Amino acid sequence: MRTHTYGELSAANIGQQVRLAGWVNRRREHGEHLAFLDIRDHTGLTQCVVDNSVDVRAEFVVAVTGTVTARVEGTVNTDISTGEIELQDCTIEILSAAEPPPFPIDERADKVDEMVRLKYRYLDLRRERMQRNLRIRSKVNAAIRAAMAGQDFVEVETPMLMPSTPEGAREFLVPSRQKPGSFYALPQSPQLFKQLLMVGGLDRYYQIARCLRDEDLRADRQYEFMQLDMEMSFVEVDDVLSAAEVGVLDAAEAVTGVRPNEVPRITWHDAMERFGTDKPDLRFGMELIELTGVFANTGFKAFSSANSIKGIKVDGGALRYGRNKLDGLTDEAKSMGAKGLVWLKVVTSEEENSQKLAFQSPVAKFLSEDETAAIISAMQASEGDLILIVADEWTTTCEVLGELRNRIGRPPVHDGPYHYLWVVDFPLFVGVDPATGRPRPGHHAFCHPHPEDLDKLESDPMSVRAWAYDLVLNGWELGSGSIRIHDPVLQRRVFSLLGIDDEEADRRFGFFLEPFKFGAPPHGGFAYGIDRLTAILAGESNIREIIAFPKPSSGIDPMTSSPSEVEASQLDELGIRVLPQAE
RNA sequence: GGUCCCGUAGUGCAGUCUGGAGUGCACGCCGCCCUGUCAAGGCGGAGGUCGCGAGUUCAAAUCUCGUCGGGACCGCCA
Repeated sequence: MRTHTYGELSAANIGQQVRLAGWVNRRREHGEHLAFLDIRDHTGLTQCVVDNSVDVRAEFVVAVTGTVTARVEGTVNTDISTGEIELQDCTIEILSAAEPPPFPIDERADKVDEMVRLKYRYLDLRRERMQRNLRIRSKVNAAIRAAMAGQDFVEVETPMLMPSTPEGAREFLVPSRQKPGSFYALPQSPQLFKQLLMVGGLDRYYQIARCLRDEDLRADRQYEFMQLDMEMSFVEVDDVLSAAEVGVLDAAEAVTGVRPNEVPRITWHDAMERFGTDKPDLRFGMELIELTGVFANTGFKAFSSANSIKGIKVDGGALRYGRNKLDGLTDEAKSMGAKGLVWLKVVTSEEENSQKLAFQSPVAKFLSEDETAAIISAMQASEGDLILIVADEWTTTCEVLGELRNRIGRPPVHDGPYHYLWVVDFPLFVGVDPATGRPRPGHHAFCHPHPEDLDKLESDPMSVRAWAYDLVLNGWELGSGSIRIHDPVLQRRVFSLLGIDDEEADRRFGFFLEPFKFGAPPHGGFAYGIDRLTAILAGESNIREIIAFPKPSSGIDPMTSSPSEVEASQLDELGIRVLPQAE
């Protein structure tokens, strides 16, 4: 049907008779016997010179037979790769007529209401941006597959229909026809199956797996998303991180042409101390500075009662942050659980002939001269800086300042440079279940405690680290994983801490635990979100832009109108009755 | 469930604060003109439930209340 694509033609083809096929991009009329047609395919576009009687307009699908000709002097277009040539003596064959599209098929559609783009996604996909994004995605997938296969990982598909496990994310349920009243669940992840593959002796498993979670949608979350899911036997943490890194870095190199440096590692505790979050964005500084010692003997009540005091410094922020903005930050801090937010503007002292720095702040009068000097020294502050201090429980202090740091300093996620980061040694338990009074697992109940902390499991469970780790890119969590418990005795100890006795464990996790009685290898794994990785590599801040057919945050697809009602007979067959909607 | 922002021709916008007739602007569309453009150009034309509903007013795109839709974020996402 075609001898060439539109983007590949150049002066080297001059004189050749070619046949091309594609969409009419634009038509320029110049009188009765001359018109220019820019015709486009996914590779680019070429100008065709035709008689004005040719009856086509934008988005018609045509086949063109013509002769590649050098453009006459003065008409070369240096803006496009095919600008030196054009097709003369064209015969246009209409393959499909087209109505005018609802929005322009070019970069102007970037500004079109996203619902309109999604309703006509097949038109949106014709645009260079979307073509590029989907091809980047394909490269990412290919690079990851090659990286995994190259490390002797075995690609195995796991079921989409699996038992419901109420822990974790809300599941999509699928009613059973053969067993009315019973349901499958769509996988939140292949977690259970990949561990059973290890028991099954696969040694190294991977899958580009579709995962489904019925939680509210966000810029970085869809109901359906793709994970590179992997699991390895006879490994320790380093083995998993090294193996996982290869795919991520290969994908990055395939897209950007630059191989990222080795991924640095930071412990969860250090991440919280320095950045106030378990997914630090390393593209900017503004690290949390420890100030607790400065106020050991303070008379300022807000600080004397707190066991963790930290601050961040906004360079030159004193002028940019007026009372309104500071009140906004204070409200933000309070909404996150802080008792308050202390702000200090660094100014030159008002004392005559003094070069000393001082604070302009509602609380300045509560701070001693020594404390003022110590803060300025610790924060390395200079005139015009803004200092924000939170004094609270350690977790609150870190989290609040981490959020303020992001809010004030964080660039859009896709702005370079890329900073990959492993966060390791997550706590085994995070917080307490208010219903049971028991610790809650930080990752999941099958996560292996750090061996050095095993003796504290019962005596001080909240201080126990886990063999769990996250991969972070520019402040986005790309993925997480852990070494799993393969020893039933240790598993029972962890369950016991969670308040799960043998009977309950058997009831909730029986089909998953029984295999471990038959000889489970030590194993661990990891999974990372391919949508998020692709979005950042493609320079997009929303994963919808790198998904062919995404859903808006309502979950309602404007193109297909799903979800939709079904025939009563379908419900009958499944034994399902729909309740009337509550008013 | 919550906070903030948005909704005006097919598309993108101005107008909304400070109420006064939708001749509003650009692109697109239709017709005519035009032999070297490349977001071609010129002339003309069609195209509107100002998201929807109530209220205030002599008068509402504009003010008020409600509602629907969309976006970002919080909750949620082991």
